[in-house]
Amino acid sequence: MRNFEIAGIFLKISELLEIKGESVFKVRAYKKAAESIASLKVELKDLVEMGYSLNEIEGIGYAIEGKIKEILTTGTCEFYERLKREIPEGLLEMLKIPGLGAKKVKTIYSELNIDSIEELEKAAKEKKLRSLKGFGVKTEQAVLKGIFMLKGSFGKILLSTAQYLTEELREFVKSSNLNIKMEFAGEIRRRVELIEKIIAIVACSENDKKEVVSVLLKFPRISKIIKVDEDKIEVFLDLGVLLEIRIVEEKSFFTSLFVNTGSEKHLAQLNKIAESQGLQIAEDLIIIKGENYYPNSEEEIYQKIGIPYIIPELREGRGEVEKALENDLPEVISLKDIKGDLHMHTDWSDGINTIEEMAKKAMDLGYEYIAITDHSKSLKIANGLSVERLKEQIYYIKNLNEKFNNFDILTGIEVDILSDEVLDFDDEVLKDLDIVVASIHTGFKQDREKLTRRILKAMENPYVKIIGHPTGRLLGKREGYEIDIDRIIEKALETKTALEINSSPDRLDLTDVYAKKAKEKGVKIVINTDAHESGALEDIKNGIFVARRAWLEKKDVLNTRSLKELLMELKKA
DNA sequence: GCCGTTTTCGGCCCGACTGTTTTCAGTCG
Repeated sequence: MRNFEIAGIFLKISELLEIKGESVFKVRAYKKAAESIASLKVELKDLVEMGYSLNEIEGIGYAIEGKIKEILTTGTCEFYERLKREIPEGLLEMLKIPGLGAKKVKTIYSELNIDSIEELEKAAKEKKLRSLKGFGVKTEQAVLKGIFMLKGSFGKILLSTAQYLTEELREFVKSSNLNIKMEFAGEIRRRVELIEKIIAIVACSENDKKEVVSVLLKFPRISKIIKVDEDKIEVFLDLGVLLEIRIVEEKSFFTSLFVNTGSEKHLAQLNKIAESQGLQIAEDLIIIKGENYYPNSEEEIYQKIGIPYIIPELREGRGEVEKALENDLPEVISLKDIKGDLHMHTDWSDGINTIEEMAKKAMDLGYEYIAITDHSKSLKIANGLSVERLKEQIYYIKNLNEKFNNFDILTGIEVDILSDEVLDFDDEVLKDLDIVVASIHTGFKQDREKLTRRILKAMENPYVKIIGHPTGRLLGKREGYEIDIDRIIEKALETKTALEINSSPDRLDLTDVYAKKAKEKGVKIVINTDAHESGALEDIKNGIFVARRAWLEKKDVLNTRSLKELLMELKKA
């Protein structure tokens, strides 16, 4: 069992204990253990095998170490199983609804005997929740809204999780010595933010098909088989997503890859052009003027259709076909273009690693610079920096910089945009920093006008260079706050403030659609990770995916510049 | 349940906001 799965069990234990009404400290201890395990760089399995004591790990004591060992040998632990028997698991689903915490979920369960989202939705529609003590009309509406959001992401997983599964499937294929060619198509190849179905295209000889199917069905992640025949496997995986494997002959590989990658709209547009050229494109066969045609690459297919090759991330039917016809496709940004990261946290606030460790990791990634942007003073839970500590940090970083050649650490802050439109630090403090990222962390529920005004006001500040995670969404967990993105884009342009694409896997904020809009208006973008530990600096790839889907080119993104150019192009105070 | 001692038990990030109340519990970051 992998760390993230073990962490998942401890997180569930902490939630079950919370619903049960256990001590908040015990609840917190399990949650902390889960977080600690999730951020480990080494697999617990290996540590145990090598005989290391797990007590060394922060947040793991005698009791939890025992449970980890039990989980590693049996796949679960008795304590967890007992809790699950005691408390229906449906209650954990209900916890995901914003506004419902452990206490309210418990009330719903004990008063109305409701233990599933479906029953809860029914009760809310029948206006039964508002009569419960501590509930009212607004809570009832919030529940319905939350369920609506949950349903939108039901059966979908984060792109990063889906990619993890594809890696596992690749490893499985490799270890099974299957002689096949495999590539992933569909949403995952287009880098869609939430994945409903993982599609794999597998090519093998006609004779091997039977054997290939029987081996693939042994992939340990399969939790339910939906449909199997010689050409297609459809299964449900244990992390909550569909996997479809299409098995084709070698010669049909690229046709199948092509047909299964583009969105419906993209393919429909291409088909229309193809037909006019005398091409018929079917599931795994292309016919040109009555003759079968088997391409050796996708590029060849586009060539036959008569337009330039379109990369998977653009195949959404958002105007890319028209641009291709005009030979005016964007030359989208790629990972190697990034020269630095301008939003990250350290152990000075709520990050795990030291400034030096973050810098070292950044150098390993080949960066030329980073900005340290810990939280500002009001964010107490994140150990936000006081003015004094910030000054101390600035002094510390300036000294540290003298040790480096060809690498710079910029001083900075992620300053809170407080509920009353005021920034958490005065200009007197901000003026001494290289990078000021302004973000909203509180008062999400204010109305659209108020939230928009908070961001607009922040952009008017001469020292604010970047707006961090502009919509505040958490994929599958929380809708973004209500903002008028058009006015924000307009103001960003006017004040020369950059908008962030936050690469954290569950944020991806700005979204591809908004980032494209911003680019079209000429607003500059920065792609940051918001890393809270050094390993998370690698999340930058997620932001690059978003940027590519948003048609961003190198020139649209400021942290592709050298430090000198970056400082020149960033808004000047 | 973890941690760190003042070594065996007491403390454990904290404050704002919201929707309920009619003075505050619950949720959230």
